[in-house]
Amino acid sequence: MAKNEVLEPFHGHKHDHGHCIDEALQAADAICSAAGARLTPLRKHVLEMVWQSHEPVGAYDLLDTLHDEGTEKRRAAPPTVYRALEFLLKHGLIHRIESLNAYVGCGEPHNFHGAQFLICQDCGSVAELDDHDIAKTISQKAKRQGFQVEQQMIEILGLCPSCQIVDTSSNRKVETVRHAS
Amino acid sequence: MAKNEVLEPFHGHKHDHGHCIDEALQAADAICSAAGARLTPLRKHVLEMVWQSHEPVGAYDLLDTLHDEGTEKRRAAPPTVYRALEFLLKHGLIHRIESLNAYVGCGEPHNFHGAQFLICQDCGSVAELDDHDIAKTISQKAKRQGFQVEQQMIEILGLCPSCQIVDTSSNRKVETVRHAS
DNA sequence: TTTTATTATGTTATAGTATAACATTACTTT
DNA sequence: AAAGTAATGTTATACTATAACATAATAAAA
Repeated sequence: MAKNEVLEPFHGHKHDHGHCIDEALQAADAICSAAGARLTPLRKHVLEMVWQSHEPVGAYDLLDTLHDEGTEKRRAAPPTVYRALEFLLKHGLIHRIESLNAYVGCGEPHNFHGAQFLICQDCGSVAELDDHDIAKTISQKAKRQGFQVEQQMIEILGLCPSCQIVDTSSNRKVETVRHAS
Repeated sequence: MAKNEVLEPFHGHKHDHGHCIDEALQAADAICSAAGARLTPLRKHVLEMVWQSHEPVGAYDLLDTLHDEGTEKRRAAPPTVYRALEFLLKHGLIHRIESLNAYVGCGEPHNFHGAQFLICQDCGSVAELDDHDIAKTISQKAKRQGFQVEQQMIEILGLCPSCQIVDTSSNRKVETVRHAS
């Protein structure tokens, strides 16, 4: 597979991932600029690293990558990357996948939104769904309980189209506990 | 407040929490018995500890509680409690709240279900919603993307009815990063 | 433009969450 | 009673995240 071409999540064909990255970085510039926030070289670099694929990436993986690049004199410490992630989260440029302790680029950074994530247990890819119906259904049901919604966290585990075809199990990147029934 | 009386989640009035516990333990007996699984004293004890309230509880809190009870000669080690939690999860007797790294008793252990959780950022209580419409909406939308759903993880942050009334913020047990917009 | 304030990053240490690996004990089945 | 299986004990360690304080870089005020 050529550089900058990875499987587009859940569509089973290649796409120019370089375009995803470029678009994300460009959007980030615009958003931060508009917000008067400083997208420093470090923060931009972390965003770029997160966007290397559509798979969520852990904070310590990012730290390792930083280190492997070797341009730094010393190994960066965890707060370096966690602070950058915090900034990117605050400005909606990335999402945190709670069930994986990992981070993924936001595909719709321009709109504030409660996203939903489709996580493939086999290949680890994550597709972001920005489905208003889901968000609305949940808000309505919650309100019916007298609950005032501030944030929704929706992570759906299963198999992406590509992996459904191949899967005869046992290649799983994401394991979960199952009910007996 | 009398023993065994806590706020029923999101209904703003007291309830006999002892009844919740009894019911949960009884259900657990029935379910494990039917499944041929051994609800050992340790596992039952951990389940009981989880059910002490409707707030999710961390594994190390359980460990501390075990220790405080002092009946043990030595301090139990993490695997003791994690293994019990794993068993209880597998049999659907508790849920793990991913966004809190914590565990809460399952209110509907008899049916396999994809539950939704309403988490109060102020008091920390969690209400379990077993809403079929939500689950169905999500499944449908996912299927439309060609995604085969195996498990749903839905955690809604906000304010429960009681805390909406009182809340002028800053009492938060559960903090989250917010968008700027 | 120098000073001052603010924000970002570096650095060290530690807290919090979870599991691997192997030993021992208890239970079940034969 | 013996053998096999399942559960728990035990030690060590991996993984994830933040606190606290020092330094550097940028922005704002004088």
